[in-house]
Amino acid sequence: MTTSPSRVPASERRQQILAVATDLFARQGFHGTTTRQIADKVGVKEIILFRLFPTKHDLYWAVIEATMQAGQCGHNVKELLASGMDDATLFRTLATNLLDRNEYDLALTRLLFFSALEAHELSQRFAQTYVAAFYETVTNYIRKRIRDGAFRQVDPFFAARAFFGMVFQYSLACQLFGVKPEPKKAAATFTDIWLKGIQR
Amino acid sequence: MTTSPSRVPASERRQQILAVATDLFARQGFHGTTTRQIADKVGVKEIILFRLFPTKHDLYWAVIEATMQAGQCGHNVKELLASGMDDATLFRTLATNLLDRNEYDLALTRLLFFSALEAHELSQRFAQTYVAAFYETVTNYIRKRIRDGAFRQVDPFFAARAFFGMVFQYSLACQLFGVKPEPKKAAATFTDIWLKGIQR
DNA sequence: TCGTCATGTTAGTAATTGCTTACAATTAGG
DNA sequence: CCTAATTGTAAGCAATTACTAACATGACGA
Repeated sequence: MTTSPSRVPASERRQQILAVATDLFARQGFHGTTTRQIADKVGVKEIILFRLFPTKHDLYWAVIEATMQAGQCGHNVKELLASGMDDATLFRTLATNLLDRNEYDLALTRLLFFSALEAHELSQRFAQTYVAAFYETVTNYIRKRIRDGAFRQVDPFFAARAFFGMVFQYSLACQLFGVKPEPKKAAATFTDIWLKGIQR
Repeated sequence: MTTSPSRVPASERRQQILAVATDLFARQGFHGTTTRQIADKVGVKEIILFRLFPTKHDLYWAVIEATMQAGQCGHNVKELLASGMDDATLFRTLATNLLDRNEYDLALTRLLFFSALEAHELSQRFAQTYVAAFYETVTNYIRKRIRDGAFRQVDPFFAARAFFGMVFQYSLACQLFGVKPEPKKAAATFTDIWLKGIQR
């Protein structure tokens, strides 16, 4: 990707630039990444970058939107919840899915936190659409299980937050603060505690 | 603080600069903050800043170290754990303390995440001393309660992570992603679920 | 009173920033 | 084959960056 393979159609260059920019923005943040650095890594002059994305901010937003759409974490949640597994297997699987994240989801996490810290408006929009939808799905499942008599009378939304709070905070600790990852043990223990906490 | 009250002794200027720099670094990160911006807000020329802190990085490290020492979150944890309260009150109090954070702790959180994302070494060191010590204290308490027969046989370290994961992730959601804070309800629900999850 | 030193200002530095102008080479299509 | 649009390069813009040199001014002890 550092070499310059002469002429490339605009659409393909767009993809190349987006890929490189995603990587750099995720690792270094908006202010920590220069347009020259991106161009160099693509193997191209800056002007080409600016012809496809008029400003650095435009490129950043394009990166965030593309990453948001490509992120798969929480993609198959609805199917899992509808699959009829027992609760222990179900939530252990949900936790494991969150802990065994692919590269793209890791980049998404970093982008999201940078975005939130740097107070770009997109991060709030993201939280209030993608994440809210995710929690709503899980909340509905928990509500149903309460009606079934399987779970106790707890606030289903806070119960959902409780579960994914445990898991996601652990994931963050591994990614950002160098905690040794033990995804299997974490998923098992968290699910065990949480389930015994809300079952009758 | 924007006015310049003529002559001020170095020690006091240091404090002024640290205060302003903490605020700006916490809000904008290292790369997003300029030395001129800090100097302007103190009401002083940049050279004064550079006489007290030879480089921008030196200033940043001074800010992080000062904030780490000043941060009070988890300060009185040992006393709380030794106070002999019943577990419900105890953990609800711990959660409430984490959720009702003062300004300094909020700045600490932001600094810590910026630091982790920007891969400054200090964040790892922080996590592996300060946070690890915090978790060890709680872990020991849980281990004792297991020996007492009050708690089930669960990994005490992961149990501690589970509890503060729920709480801290909720705190993050409120701070960074615009979730409406309901600290009382959150503390009560999380404690309820977690305790029922690990009690016999 | 005078010298000294800490504290301040003015006015810079060289390098880097996001972004642009002017122009050359390559491709596509009638 | 010729024109026109597309894709590239070379060079550099003005503004900003972290950081500095040279010099003023105040306070304070001897």
